[in-house]
Amino acid sequence: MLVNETKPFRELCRENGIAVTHQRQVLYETMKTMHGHPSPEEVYARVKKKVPAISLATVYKNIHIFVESGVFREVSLHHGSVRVEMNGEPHHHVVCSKCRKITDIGEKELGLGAKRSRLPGGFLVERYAVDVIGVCAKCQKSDC
Amino acid sequence: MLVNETKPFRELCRENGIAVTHQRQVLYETMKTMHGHPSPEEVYARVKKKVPAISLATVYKNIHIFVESGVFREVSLHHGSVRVEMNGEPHHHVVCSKCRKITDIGEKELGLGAKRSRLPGGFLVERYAVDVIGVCAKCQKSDC
DNA sequence: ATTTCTGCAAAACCTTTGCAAGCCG
DNA sequence: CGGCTTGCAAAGGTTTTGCAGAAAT
Repeated sequence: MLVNETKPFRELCRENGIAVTHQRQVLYETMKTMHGHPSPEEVYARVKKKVPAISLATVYKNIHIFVESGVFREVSLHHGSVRVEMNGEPHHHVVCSKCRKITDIGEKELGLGAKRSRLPGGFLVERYAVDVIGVCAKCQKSDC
Repeated sequence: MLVNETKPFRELCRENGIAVTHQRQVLYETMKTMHGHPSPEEVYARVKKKVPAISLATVYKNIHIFVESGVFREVSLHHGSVRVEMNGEPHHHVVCSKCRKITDIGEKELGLGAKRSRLPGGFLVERYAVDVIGVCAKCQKSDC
């Protein structure tokens, strides 16, 4: 195997203007093999098997870089703390991916299709929480 | 005013088997007047104006009780830590409201209606994050 | 009289940050 | 070299917990 198997990662780093470090690469390769919705701790545990000296801080820093670069994505945008819903009307949310502000939007405006009360596998549906993710008008103008 | 204005809250407590305490009541009334998606700290700051001696722990404990009772709802189910998405295919999520497990579901299975790339107000839509919230088959059988 | 609840303080998490040493380009 | 990155340790923010005293039923 003399072929440079790391080429895609090197390109990816070049495109995003970040250095190709050993930790970064192993982290990337490891994450690519994972499934589901791992937490930073879970990623850390996995990477540690290959790079025992890696630190959790490095994992966090690189996950951020990957998410910012669009290489990976957060399952849902988190807001630092729990948020309580004050709007009693049926509605969904519009969330800015830059400033993370949450704004309500009526059900009708979203025009969702048919809803099912049960999913294959027996999952009992209580409600649909739809987050429309994008950039709010304010953030389109400024750098937030 | 001799009318018992607190009756609805007393009933609500009776229905949920919780005691009617002064802190609980003021917390409830205060939250009812709030808008948007406040954090526990924001709720705490508001309630403190009426009950200066209240503790943040009490606010947390009661928000949990309210959410469990269905009096208030979380904007989105949080999972303790950030979760990274490993599924590259377009999909949404099914989230159990009891165990909070996240499962992927394909776009087609959800049958979403027409999508817009812009919302009134200039919000630029990047993607729709749909969480189907309910109880998974496992949790319907056990108490988790 | 019990049971539940509160406030406090400490602990438990999760995540970020500062910085010196090391690696990359 | 010069800048970015790492690892460590400390700090920061959020949430939970244990417990004694107080309040509710």
